[in-house]
Amino acid sequence: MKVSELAKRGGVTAETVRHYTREQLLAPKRHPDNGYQLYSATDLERLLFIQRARKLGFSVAEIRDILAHADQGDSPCPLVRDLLANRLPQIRAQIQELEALAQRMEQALESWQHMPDGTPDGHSLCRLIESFPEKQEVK
Amino acid sequence: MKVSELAKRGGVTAETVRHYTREQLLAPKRHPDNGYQLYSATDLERLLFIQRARKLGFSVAEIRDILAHADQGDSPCPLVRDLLANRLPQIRAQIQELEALAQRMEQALESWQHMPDGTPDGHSLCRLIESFPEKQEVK
DNA sequence: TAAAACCTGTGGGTAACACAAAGGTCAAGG
DNA sequence: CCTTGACCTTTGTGTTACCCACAGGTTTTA
Repeated sequence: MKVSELAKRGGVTAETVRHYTREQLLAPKRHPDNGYQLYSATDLERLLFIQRARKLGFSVAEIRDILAHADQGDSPCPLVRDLLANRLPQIRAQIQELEALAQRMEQALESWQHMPDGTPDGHSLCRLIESFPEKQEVK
Repeated sequence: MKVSELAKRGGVTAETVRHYTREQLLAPKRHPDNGYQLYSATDLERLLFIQRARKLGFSVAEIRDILAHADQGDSPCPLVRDLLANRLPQIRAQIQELEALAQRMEQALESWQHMPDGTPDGHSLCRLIESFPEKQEVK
């Protein structure tokens, strides 16, 4: 099958398929006459596998490694466990950062309700932002 | 003052200062002889302002607009309120996505504890990933 | 047979910097 | 005075996972 058909079956755009192909996650054959990329049923399986792995938070580069292991007959499972176990705390940290950011934003919006808009002068650009405390108290 | 001194006072790297300068958030003068960028006390104030705004989630491009408004004597405050109010729900959504991801990751790691590593065969690349349910039940 | 639909490769854009390279400048010590 | 080290400049590349535009060849279809 050609790019668009694989894309449709996999539920992604043709661009995404081309991207994965460029990144060596898929290895289609070439039609000898017109140079079109020809994907097989195995490629569709790989594409679905990639989707699942992406949903689990694996990067494209990581998935390439996982697939390379599997292609060599090695079990990628230990690698998979490691990657996920390492990534999880990073995700947790990122969530914490975003939560802190959201709280700062909410607190700012709330306190700004009682503040007038100001015209910038020589010392103040926007009192809204400048009024915001530099550091939060640790409750 | 020169790049590194401003950077030190602002608590950022010289690269960051150069980046903000490239992006028009800072407008240093040039030393006529050697072409060095010369920053003023006002630039330091702007840099500190940028830091605060970044901590509130404003992008560099948004801060450029905010500063441009202020430089023209217009109050950027309404813009600032709008930007933040629009961004907040996006941040909340991003947090939700990450939480869902973290839960998928945790559930995967947990269920994988009871699964052996498999060797890839013609139909399975990594049963760990393939075993993971495509969609979660909505509880 | 001609247009519509699809394919190819190349190159640029996204966000916020980090980093390296090549070359000019400056202050201090021997 | 000269060297050395620290600092400055611009330019270009890399990061992530694609998206989009363009120019030109191919296939399908009406």
